[in-house]
Amino acid sequence: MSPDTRHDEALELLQQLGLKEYEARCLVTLVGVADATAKQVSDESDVPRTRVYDAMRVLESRGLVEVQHAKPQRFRSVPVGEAVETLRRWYDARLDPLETALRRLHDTGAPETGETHEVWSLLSRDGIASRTRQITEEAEREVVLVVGTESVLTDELLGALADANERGVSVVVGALDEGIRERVEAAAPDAEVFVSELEWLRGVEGAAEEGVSVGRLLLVDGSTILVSSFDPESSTERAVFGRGFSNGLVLITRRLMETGLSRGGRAVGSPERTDGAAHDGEHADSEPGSSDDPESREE
Amino acid sequence: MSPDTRHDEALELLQQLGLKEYEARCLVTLVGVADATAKQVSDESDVPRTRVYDAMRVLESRGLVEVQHAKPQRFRSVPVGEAVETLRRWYDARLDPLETALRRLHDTGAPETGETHEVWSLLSRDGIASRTRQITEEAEREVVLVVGTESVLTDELLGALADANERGVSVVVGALDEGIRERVEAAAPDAEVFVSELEWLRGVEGAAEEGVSVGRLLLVDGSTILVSSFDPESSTERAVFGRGFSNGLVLITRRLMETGLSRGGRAVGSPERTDGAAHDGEHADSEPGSSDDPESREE
DNA sequence: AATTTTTGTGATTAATCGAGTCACACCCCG
DNA sequence: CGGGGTGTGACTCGATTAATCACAAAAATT
Repeated sequence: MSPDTRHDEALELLQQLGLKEYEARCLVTLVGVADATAKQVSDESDVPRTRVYDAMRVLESRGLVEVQHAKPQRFRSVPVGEAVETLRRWYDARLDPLETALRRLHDTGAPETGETHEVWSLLSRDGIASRTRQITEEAEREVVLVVGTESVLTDELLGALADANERGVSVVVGALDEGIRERVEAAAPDAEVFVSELEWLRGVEGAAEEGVSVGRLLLVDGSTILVSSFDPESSTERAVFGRGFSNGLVLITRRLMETGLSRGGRAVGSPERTDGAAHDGEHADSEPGSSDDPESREE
Repeated sequence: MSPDTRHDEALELLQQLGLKEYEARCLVTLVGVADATAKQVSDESDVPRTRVYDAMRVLESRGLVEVQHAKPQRFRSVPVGEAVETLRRWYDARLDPLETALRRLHDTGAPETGETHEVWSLLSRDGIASRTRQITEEAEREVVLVVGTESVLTDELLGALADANERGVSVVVGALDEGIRERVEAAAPDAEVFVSELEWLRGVEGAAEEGVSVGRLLLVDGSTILVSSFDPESSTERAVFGRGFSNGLVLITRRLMETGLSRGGRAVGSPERTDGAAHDGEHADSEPGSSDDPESREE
């Protein structure tokens, strides 16, 4: 990575972290020089000299630069470690009280029964990863995961699989290539990993969108499902997930996976109940029947 | 704290963390209701209904809310803990690479010799606390701290004092009341704590500003000084600090502290050198002479 | 069936904020 | 006496946000 790229990367990151463009440019420049006047900073950073002063004031009040009040003012940045630490504290000082405030606002009403016909959609990479982890942690009997795009297989996800594995939950993973198999087996030794018989994954979605592929597909205890599509173009992952044995999305996904994954006499995702409660009729365990379930549509 | 206050606090924090006003309002509303349509959110949050959709899209892409794509769309927030965790990850994912990028940009030129005539100024609470810690950690012989405002005596600072104490550095603390004495002695048993003889602290600054008082005053090894003023009105702390035995600010501060703190035959902050190098003349150890050192002025 | 809400999209306006430029009054140096 | 560097403040322009409105389709009411 060229120093130029690093320069731009730092600029971008600082702006994402809430600094304005001028502030970011000034800070990056200062980090590289130990000590400078407004003009020097301006020349180096392309920030109009007259605006350097404003930016520096903000940076000073953020604890990121120090100012020498002399006839020609001089500016210098705080040591890098300290600057990053200051930023980190700044966020923590807001995240912690935020969590407290939100928890008190939270209406702890119905504790989310596991049986609904809803299908929810999520967009962000992080959000989907987070849900994946949560769902995996709730697994009591079985976790079936199909990895359609290698980039979904993060260390965090591998850890969640290993955890489930150690809890005695059976873990079945479908993968598109051997590399994935190796990583999964390294993390969760007792997992079963399938590599073949997954051709149906490619081109599953409406042929309209080109290049979009299955990102991940997670079925837990035959009753909770999460399916994501991955667009390599925009690096965007979009997921839908649903709970409940009779959830439409769960039904058709179970069908799909039974066709695609049940090898060696092993039926995957069979809907045996582990909890005693009989939520509703048994219309979920045999033929779904309806081929155009309104809740199974995405987008 | 009333629920109304918590509501506003959460709003404010979310916006500081980068959300737009509408996004923050929508999220806060969702946290309180488990499930809602655009109209319900709009009524509750004062966000124009037609804009709720936009806000929700952003929140979804941030991993903070989930959307049920049904005839009347329904929105719900991710569990609070997950939401905060998602935000935290978001920041960490930027802070870590930022630190790397900045370190590579950093020009490790002159390693900052201890002898300069510069006086630097800092503004933020965090920045000053950070510098205080750093300076204290560098102490080899003696740390003299005067606490003018109780709020500067954080646990972090007490910890730094205790560390120095255990390293064999002599710690002298001047305080305005007994409460401070007790806290310091609890943390650093070997520290000497003065409570009286500090009346000169009040009204030290130009009489122009009312209510502004001395925040902290730190002298390390007789050669590094940090002085801060604290404005209770705005809760703002502003500090200047300088290094070097012959630094103007160091000189006059040493004079001040000798007058104010040397009790029991103990001369505080005497400029004995601990390093062998003879940087410049010995004009620092007796009478400062010049009463109007240009580098000793703040603001 | 007729009427009224609700829903989702889009265009449009108004206000605010950030980026960028200019004019000025220094001050210091040769 | 210039000329370049310094610091402040006013100002323009453009993008982003907050806020309103018009509209068509779809429930829900009556």
